[in-house]
Amino acid sequence: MAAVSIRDVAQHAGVSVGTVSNVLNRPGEVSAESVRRVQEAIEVLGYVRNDAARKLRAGVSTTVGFVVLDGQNPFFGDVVRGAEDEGSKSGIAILYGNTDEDPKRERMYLDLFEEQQVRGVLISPYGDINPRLERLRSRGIAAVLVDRFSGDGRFSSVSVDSVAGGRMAVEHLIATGRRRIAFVGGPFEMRQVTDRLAGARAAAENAGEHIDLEVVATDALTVADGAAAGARIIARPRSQWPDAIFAANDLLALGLLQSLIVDGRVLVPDDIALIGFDDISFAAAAAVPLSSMRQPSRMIGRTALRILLEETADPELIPRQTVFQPELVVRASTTPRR
Amino acid sequence: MAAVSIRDVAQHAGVSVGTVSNVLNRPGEVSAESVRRVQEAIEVLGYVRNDAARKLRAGVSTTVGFVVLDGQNPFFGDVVRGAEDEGSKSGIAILYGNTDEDPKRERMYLDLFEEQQVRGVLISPYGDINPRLERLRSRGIAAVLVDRFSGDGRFSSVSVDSVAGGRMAVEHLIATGRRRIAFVGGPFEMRQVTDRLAGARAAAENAGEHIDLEVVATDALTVADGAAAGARIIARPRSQWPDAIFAANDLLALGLLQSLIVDGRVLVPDDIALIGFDDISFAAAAAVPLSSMRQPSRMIGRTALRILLEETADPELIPRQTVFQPELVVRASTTPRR
DNA sequence: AAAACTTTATGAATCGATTCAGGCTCGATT
DNA sequence: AATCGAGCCTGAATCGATTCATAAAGTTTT
Repeated sequence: MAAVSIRDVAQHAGVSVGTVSNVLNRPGEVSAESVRRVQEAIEVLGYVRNDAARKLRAGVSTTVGFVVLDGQNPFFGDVVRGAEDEGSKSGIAILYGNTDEDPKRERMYLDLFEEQQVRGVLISPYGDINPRLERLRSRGIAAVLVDRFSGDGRFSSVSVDSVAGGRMAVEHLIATGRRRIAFVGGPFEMRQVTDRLAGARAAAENAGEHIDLEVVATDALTVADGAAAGARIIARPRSQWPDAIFAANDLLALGLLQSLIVDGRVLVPDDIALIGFDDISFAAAAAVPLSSMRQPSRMIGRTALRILLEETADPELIPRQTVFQPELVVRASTTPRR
Repeated sequence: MAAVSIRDVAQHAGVSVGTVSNVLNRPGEVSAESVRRVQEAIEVLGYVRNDAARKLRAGVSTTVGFVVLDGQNPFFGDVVRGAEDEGSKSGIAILYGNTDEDPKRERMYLDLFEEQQVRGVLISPYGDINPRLERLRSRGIAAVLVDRFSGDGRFSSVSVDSVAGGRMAVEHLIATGRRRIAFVGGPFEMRQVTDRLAGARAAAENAGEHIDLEVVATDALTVADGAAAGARIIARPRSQWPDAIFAANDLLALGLLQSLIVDGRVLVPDDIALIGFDDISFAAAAAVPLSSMRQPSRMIGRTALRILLEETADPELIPRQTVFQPELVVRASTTPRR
């Protein structure tokens, strides 16, 4: 109803629309007097810039799309928070999409973001979406991969060295005397999962003695899947239990923990040690405080958004891979009280 | 570069731009032949609708803003997820803003959403933002309050009966034999906090015998604040400990739990029973599985978005308050093993 | 005092989709 | 045969901010 446009502001201030636009976008080029009168008019009329018109004409967007793999995972909550912080510095808002590891949803959100002509896209991809991202790029929409190394270097990425993390986790288990280790994780379409497993394998092979490394596959990285995997493991005869479990993320680990210690069937870490990945804030508060590989989640989000903005400012920039090192956080779940 | 517009599609299909627009928006009014040719042209040229132009001319937006109080809290993650699910049915995307209980950020996001001319706003408000929301409404942007009852009925809301929840929680504590109860929560600007406390008070007063109900204030509803409050409590002489704690949400409760049981100083629930609010998915996996008041978080999000869309479709609708009942979930933190 | 710049302001053209008054065809009705 | 209406289609006008060629006013240089 109100519908105050730049024209109304111009009239009220007694200047042209061009001048109002200049006050809004390059106040330096306008006389102090004009700036004052325009600002007063904006105040009086309650003018709010119409972003659609602005975007249409100027082709600049103030939103960035973020496609997240698993919104239930506090890890991604932290990453989004980091991106949001960085974005709010420059008036960038985040269009949020949660795929829950579903390629259809992934595509849907990328389509949506393309129509919206977002400034760029942050994405923790599930499948292989390079072709989709190439297409976005050809329309001037940059993309930065989050929590996923861009192997072919076609896009910038911000991630943690999952292979190193997997290695460090299993080295820690071996160093604390474990020899029969189970890797719990899946699906194996997820690069994060295969990388962490690869690191685990490397650690097992370089141990200098024989290490059993078995793989227990899950359908997804959720608490429920972790609990199911745990139930499967302890259903075996006790002699075939692993003496340590490396879970591909903390949600799995927390689910595993729950199903292992229920009824006191299994002592953690005495019977089975347990380590997760991500170090979400609930890991420390778990039934048995959970050892984990910490990712600098908030920093990942901040950095990803910063790189995205840099790239949209200068499309000539060469994609760069930012890799943080994960950090081993040792808690009770891998350190038997003696 | 590509920049395929509706004009290019029209040309390729040998029809006018009006017809292309009709195919896009009301295919029923166009001959089958035209529909076919236009769709083929769209396919061939890789046309993607320009949402900015559409929004400018038609005044309809495909985004909804969601201002969340605490993005770190998995409860809100679930609520957002519910809204997202409901939105994706009708091609609505969510612009996400996290205020972290900061009124400045709250205002910033509402400004941003106003510029964006979002279809509507879902908000779990911190302070009193009715004036801001009234203003948005006067510009045709509807708002629905989430996790907060709209006392004056000026806006629709979707929430859980926090007073009843507080009452049920404390009734449960009393029924299990507790008499010296501490309510831990804050800040008291948050309606959720004062409501839960009011419910707790009601339960204490109606107990039929004397119940001590003390209030331990916190700065925010976080794990860290919970841990700090716990430390303060057990720093007292043991005789002045409460025998039960009702925490205003699960994050506080998990923090409390951590600081209480560290070094085995306090037995939970034997020395102090503990109940939280929200029943986030990590409550069940806590060191001592946490009793809590469950909120139907995902349903809250779905419902809020549905109501918002209904209201934007028909602005004459009278605001309605949807209140779900919380559900007591009893776990080990309030049930002493005998 | 004229020429050459600077600084500042103007307002029409533009971005791309939607809308709508008007036009064309063709069969049905009178 | 004339009139009417249904069904489709057309294309100019429109939404509101930005941009840019042009101009006016003021300042410095020669």
